[in-house]
Amino acid sequence: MLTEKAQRKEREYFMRRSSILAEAEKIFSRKGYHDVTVAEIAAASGFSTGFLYQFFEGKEHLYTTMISEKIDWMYENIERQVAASEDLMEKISVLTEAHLMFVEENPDLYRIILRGQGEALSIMMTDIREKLIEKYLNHLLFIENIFEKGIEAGLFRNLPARQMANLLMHIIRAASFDWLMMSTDEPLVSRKEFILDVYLNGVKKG
Amino acid sequence: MLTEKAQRKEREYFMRRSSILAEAEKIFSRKGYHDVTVAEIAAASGFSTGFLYQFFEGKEHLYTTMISEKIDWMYENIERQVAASEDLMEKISVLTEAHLMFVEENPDLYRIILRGQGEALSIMMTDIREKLIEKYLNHLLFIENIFEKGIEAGLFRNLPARQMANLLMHIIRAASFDWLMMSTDEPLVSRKEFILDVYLNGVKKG
Amino acid sequence: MLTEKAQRKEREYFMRRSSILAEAEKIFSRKGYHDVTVAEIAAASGFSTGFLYQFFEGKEHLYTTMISEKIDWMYENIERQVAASEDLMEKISVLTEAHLMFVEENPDLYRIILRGQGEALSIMMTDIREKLIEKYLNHLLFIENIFEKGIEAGLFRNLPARQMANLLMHIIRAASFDWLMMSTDEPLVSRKEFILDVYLNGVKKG
Amino acid sequence: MLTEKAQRKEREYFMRRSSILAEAEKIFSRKGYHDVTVAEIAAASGFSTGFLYQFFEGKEHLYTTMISEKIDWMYENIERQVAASEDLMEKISVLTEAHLMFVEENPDLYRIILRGQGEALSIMMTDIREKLIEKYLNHLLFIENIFEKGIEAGLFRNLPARQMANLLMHIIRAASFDWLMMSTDEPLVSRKEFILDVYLNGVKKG
DNA sequence: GATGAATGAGCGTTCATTCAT
DNA sequence: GATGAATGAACGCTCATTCAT
Repeated sequence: MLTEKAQRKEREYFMRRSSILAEAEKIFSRKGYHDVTVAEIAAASGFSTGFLYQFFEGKEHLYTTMISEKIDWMYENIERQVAASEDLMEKISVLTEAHLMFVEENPDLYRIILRGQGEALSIMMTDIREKLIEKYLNHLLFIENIFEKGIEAGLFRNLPARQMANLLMHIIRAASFDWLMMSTDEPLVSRKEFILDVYLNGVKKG
Repeated sequence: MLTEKAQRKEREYFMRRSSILAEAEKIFSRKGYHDVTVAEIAAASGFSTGFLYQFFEGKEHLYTTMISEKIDWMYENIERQVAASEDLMEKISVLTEAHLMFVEENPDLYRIILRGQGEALSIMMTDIREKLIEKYLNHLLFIENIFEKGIEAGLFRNLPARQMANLLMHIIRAASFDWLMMSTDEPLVSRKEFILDVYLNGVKKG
Repeated sequence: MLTEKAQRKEREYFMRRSSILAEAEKIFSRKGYHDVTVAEIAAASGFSTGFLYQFFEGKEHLYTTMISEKIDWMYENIERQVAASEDLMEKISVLTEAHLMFVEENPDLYRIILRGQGEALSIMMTDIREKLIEKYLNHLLFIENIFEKGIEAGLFRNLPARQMANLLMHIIRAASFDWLMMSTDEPLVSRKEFILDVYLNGVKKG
Repeated sequence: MLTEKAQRKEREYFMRRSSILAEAEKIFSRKGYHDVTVAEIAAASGFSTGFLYQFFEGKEHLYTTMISEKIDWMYENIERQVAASEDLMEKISVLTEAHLMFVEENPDLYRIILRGQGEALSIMMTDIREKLIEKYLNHLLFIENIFEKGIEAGLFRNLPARQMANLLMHIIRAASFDWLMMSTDEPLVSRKEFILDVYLNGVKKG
């Protein structure tokens, strides 16, 4: 009885928290951090300003929490898909496609993630900065493992696995950045072939 | 007489404008956009706040102008060095090295440029957004030409030159981002070999 | 049956009210009025915030009620002790000692009382202001009587009894204020001798 | 030339500062500290809110500065008058009259001073608390000296001078408090005779 | 009865911008 | 031309109070 009520409460709490984060995501993605007011997010979430403070310590906490959780979600999403495939070369392909698909399906979110990474270059904001670095390094480790096995298996050249992983990541990110910036019609995933072709075979002839 | 006086005036105007932009660069690079006050920049420039409005429409205009001009300066710098070399393959090498050197020598400035590009993802800020895109496309065209000639010359595979250029750019930018973010000791230029190796030859064995 | 239940209810009501007032006293004495939140008092009392509004109209009402009742309690306490003594001169002595003892035993409470009296100087706050004045005038009347009898009995000079009473009160209060403000080690009651000596005999020689 | 302009500036600065303090005095005396808004003081002073921050660090600073400066002014005022008289017994009389006159002429101000002293009982507000204590102790020292000389001269009984001074102070303050609280018609100064009579000769007959 | 979730008015403070001098 | 004094809109956050359960 009591447990049931408490469960309902908790469920409600997390649903509300989620819907605030979802609205925040939309608004932050449109206007950046500083041009957004707490009142704006509250109104969009259908709550009073004061109520937001039941869920987050303040505007900055809301922002960093959102970015942090969404990045987790993105990496988990991608890693799950990659893990589902067996073949090493296919893993690379799935990784690329999953990432590009994610961007295509969550353009607003990815915009904030990219912006957040840019902001993390500020000397201030050390909190989010270190969190983001840590998360990224974890994801990198995941990919690094693939390359290490690929090198052992003779699939890849014997280059530093960490750097190979990092480079692939950045190429994917760069393609995503371009796509968001240019607002073209063609789907982002259509870049996959080119990206992988160059990444795997290089541009040099012969 | 009048012309001479007018010329002196104009010279003075641009010197002042430059020194404001130079101070703004230092301060913005340290603290981002929103944590900087106009008064701060004015004081550092040795002018009154009101006087800054003779040169720029406002804080945002000053910021975007600065980023815009600095990006011009960077691209000109790089393109000049590339143009000085004759061999196509060497041009690619010089392009990479010049860009990395620029970052290494102007880390604060490059930080703002990257941040500015991130901010330009906001759906608002269409002004700076379009300026930056245009500048980037110009630079891209410059590189594209190299690849086109390289393809004709049989140096590169027959891939879309525009995309080849774009990818190289992003790889370089990514390496720079990493270097700024991680604050490592090793010089950024030392990444050049790896970047070009992978870019030219790919990661796939055989 | 009904009466008994009603009585129990009433008893419970007053017990709860008292315990809220007791907690409020502790908290207000530590932090003043404005730095205390209703939630704080509710938590300390073991009730919900909403429940407090069953007993008091609001935060201000709770505060003024508390001060008001505590002053009643103090005056009753003192007057009871004074009434127990027969001799007029001894009554004055007991009055002084009882007041000083009260302060020494309830420093936090007395702090609020003094603070409340200061606040009552605001032109607003007419409610508490008039209550406090009335209470004080009642106590004054009680002391006035002693002096009137003392004058009749030839113990005191023929001065206005009301003013004599008032002056004694203020001297006691002043000594208490000093003692609270300076946080000295020596007991407040040790001031009694000096106070009464000067009050009764004056400072002028001969 | 330059000096003249600077002087005018400085004069203007202090005139404005004074007029802000004067308005603040009126408003704070009516409503206490917490019920007053900065906007209110600004409006009454004829300035914008932001402009007040050119003179004071914030609301609290404005408040404590005002109290602090006004107390200084009061003590200086009183001490000057006392110093002007030669005879020791007359000094006591002048001291009493000057203090009572001051209250009568500056009732609003004195209200705040009394309230401020009450607030200083809060465990917080240590800043103003210590300032006020120090100022009071200085004034006390000034009066103490009179009594010490008076004792040497055989005018006063051989009681602790510090305590004699303190007691007189408190009696004067108490009379002032009463007068402000009761809002009577009769002038406060008319209490002087009674106060001094009792203080000097005591209430005991014979 | 009792709760505590939800509200939203209200405040101190900052700072880009203007304009009288 | 140059100044910097003066403005006032705007924002994050708190907390007394209410009311659905």
